[in-house]
Amino acid sequence: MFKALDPLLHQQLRLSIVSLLASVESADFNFLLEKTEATKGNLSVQISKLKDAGYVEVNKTFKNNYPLTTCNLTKAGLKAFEDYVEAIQEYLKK
Amino acid sequence: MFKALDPLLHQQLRLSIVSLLASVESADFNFLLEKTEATKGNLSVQISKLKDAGYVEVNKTFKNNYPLTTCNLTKAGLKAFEDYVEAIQEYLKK
DNA sequence: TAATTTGGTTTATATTATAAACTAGTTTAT
DNA sequence: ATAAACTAGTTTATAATATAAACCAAATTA
Repeated sequence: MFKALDPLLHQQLRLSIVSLLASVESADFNFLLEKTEATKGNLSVQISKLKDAGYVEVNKTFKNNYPLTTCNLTKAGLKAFEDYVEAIQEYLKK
Repeated sequence: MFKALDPLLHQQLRLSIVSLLASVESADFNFLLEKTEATKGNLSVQISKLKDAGYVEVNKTFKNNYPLTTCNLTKAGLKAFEDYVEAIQEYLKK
């Protein structure tokens, strides 16, 4: 009846992150922090989970002496997002 | 940026239940059980939560001597579902 | 009358989400 | 030069949630 929803994406903050990353080349930690209005701890944890799943790539560099974490969606992440979008549409029909 | 997703609806089984109830007058426990492929325990718990939230109405009767639990979406439940659908669309755009 | 089935509910456990506390370092003010 | 405040995160303790196994009451069947 209903297709299973990828539990990694079926969570508000992670879905926000992936949705944002789907529309940009890459985004840094603070960009995601502002857009999602999450706490830093929560954001950090969820980015890690997406990274562990191979959905996002995380790059740690320095900018103006400060650490800078940038993220981008992997091919697998984009595919997972697209699959999720297709799957959940079924649930949203009346 | 993103609207908050009603945590009660942002869960696969509960969303399935509400989605199913949105398209029928009412449905009994076994109908929901078959359509969702959930376990009885899980279905029971999630129906209770939707009931406690005022999203579904639960009616307990008897049919052929057996207990029969039928559910239907309340007005509030339908509204919540419609709001949820609208809210999550934003997340699904690339 | 004992076993099985129906139609569920309760509850123990596992998983997940979240924010508070922490780390490591930088900048600024004194 | 040093203390206070800030940047940019991570770790972790706690709370919340999801789930299936175990349970229950009654009906049916063998």
